[in-house]
Amino acid sequence: MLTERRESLLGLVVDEYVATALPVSSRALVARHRLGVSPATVRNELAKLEDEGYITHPHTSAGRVPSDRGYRYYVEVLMTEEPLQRDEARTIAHQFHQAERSLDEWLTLAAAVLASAVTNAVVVTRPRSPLPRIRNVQLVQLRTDAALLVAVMDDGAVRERVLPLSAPAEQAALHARAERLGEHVIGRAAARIRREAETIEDAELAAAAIAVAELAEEHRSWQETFLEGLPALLAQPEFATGERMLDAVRRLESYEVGRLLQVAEPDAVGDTRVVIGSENPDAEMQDWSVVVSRYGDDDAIGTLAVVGPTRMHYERTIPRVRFVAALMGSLLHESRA
Amino acid sequence: MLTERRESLLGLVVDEYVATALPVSSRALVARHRLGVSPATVRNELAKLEDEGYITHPHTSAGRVPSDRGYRYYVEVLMTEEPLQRDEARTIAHQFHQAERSLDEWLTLAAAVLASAVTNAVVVTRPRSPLPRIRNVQLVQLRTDAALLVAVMDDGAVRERVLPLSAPAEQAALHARAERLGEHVIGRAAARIRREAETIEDAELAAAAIAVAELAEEHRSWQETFLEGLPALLAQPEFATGERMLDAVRRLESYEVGRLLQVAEPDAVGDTRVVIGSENPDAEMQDWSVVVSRYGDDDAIGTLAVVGPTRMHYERTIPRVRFVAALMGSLLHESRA
DNA sequence: GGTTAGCACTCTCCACCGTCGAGTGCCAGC
DNA sequence: GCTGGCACTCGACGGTGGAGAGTGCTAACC
Repeated sequence: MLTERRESLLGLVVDEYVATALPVSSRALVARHRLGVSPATVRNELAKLEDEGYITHPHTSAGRVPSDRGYRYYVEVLMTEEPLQRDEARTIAHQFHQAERSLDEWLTLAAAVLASAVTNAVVVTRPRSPLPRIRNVQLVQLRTDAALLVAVMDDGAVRERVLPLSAPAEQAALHARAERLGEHVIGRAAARIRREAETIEDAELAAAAIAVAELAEEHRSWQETFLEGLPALLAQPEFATGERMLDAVRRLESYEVGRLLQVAEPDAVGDTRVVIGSENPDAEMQDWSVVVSRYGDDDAIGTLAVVGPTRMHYERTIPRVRFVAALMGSLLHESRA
Repeated sequence: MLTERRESLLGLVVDEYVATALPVSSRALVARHRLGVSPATVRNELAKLEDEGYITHPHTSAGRVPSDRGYRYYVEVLMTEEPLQRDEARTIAHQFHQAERSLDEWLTLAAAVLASAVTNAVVVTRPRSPLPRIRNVQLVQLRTDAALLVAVMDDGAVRERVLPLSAPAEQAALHARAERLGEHVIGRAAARIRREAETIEDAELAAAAIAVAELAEEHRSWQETFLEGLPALLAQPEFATGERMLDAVRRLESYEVGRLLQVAEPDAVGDTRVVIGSENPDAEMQDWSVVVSRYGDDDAIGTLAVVGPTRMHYERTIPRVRFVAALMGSLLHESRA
């Protein structure tokens, strides 16, 4: 248990370090915050905080730096979230409406907007259902020997594939065929469709059903995440040297926020979690913090995350992630309503 | 006009500098290539080459570095392209087949494969027609009060949009409506559809036609380019300091190869062009080279480009860009054939 | 007991300096 | 035209030393 004074000092150390990226000295704390005590006293307190693991020391004659534990305490107990100003919220909402209708554009836009609001990188995944069911299928005439199979999933995804035709067919015939296909696939998920396809006698229809199943499974294989705000992140002092920066780029290229959510308890949509440094199960992410949120509804859930150094402005970041996630959720809902 | 010996020396300087990123000294040239003359002689020749602008000098006591003009001469006259080894070609072709059917996945995969083959960044744009015409439209039932409008363009793009319905409609009725809509839009480009829409009496049909026109125009607004190979690029010695690296990231985030193609004469598909340093009209790209190619066919043309420092392995890069562009073209054709 | 001034100690940062080595450019001689 | 020799220039490197920033400790004070 921390004394009140130590708590408040820890808070000041975090605030100061987050703002400046420089180790915080006892003198600086006294000078900037009229604490009513001398630097020596502050030093004693900081030493205790260090004993208890909340802060560290890069080297003897350096100031204090928060440890992961210190940040955790800060996030859990000390911090008061900094709400969005009315015009900040308005600006973000406004930028969202710049998007055209494409889902991917929305996603990258959302990521970019959030990234610039928190000056860190943002990773976002497409909203999807764990086991999407087919909502509708249609066949569109393409040429005489091929049609386009279009499948609409219940998570809103629309996927298509060219389907060869054994014999030329008019659009009307294709429509009828899609109708029959629908009887076998609508309302079902991929696995069930595959099973059912085996019972279909018409070989061409069975092939189409298999194709639908494949479309339903497609999202797994294909890259689902968008990354934005790389320059904002890399401009931070922790990546000042070429070596560290290159490292950061490599790491982010392959980072999957999805894993984070699996490691922890599945959260309710709207909940926002913070993973600080060594709390991250990924060994390569020990210097990073991630603020994750889910967005969407029952049909489709996506992930939105800010990624940056542990020295992160949690007070600002957390409410902004929450805000954007909520905004995305409602826009997503609206677009499908 | 360069003497034969100067030419060959220029070639050696380029090769050496490209390989090592270190200014090339007269002694190194003699030591490594049994030139039959002494370093002093080479120095005289290099001085002449410098007078004529083919190479430069970072400072008095440094070796020689090719200038943009030197690279240009090298690319135009000196270099012999390094053809792909059989197994290299096979590996690349094989990697291509890893892709699922999604076009975007193909594109990023192609970019990544090429990037790793030439250890530089690669930018690729979606194939598209300058003025796509509608090949087919279809309406898919979504809910009772909304249908999904699916439009297939002649460049292979499939775009969809949710269309509100004034009154509930069965799939059969939607099919009939799509048929009528098709009479107004198939084979036409956006502008013509807009004009024609004004003459349609049925307001709901007219609205649908407008929506089709908007879909046809959609590609302009939404980001069309994919970037891969960033880490490979940034690992190059020219970006060793954090400052330069950050600069490079910022620059690439916003770089549009498309502009390059507009500046120069429009090339035939399959042609590969090289833009070296100051030849680039973009003032911020004076230290970069770009090897661009187009791929596709009459229906849809895309751009594929390697981007890197002027110190680029042109001998390897150019044939590899050409190869991948050709491969993409044929796969694209195949997928729509 | 908590607080404080004072001071020794540690460590980083930076500027300075001299040396070394790598290259060139030029000249005189072959 | 080629070459060896040599003076000259410049960057890279390593060591040194001082300045500055901080801490930790101790002894005194309230």
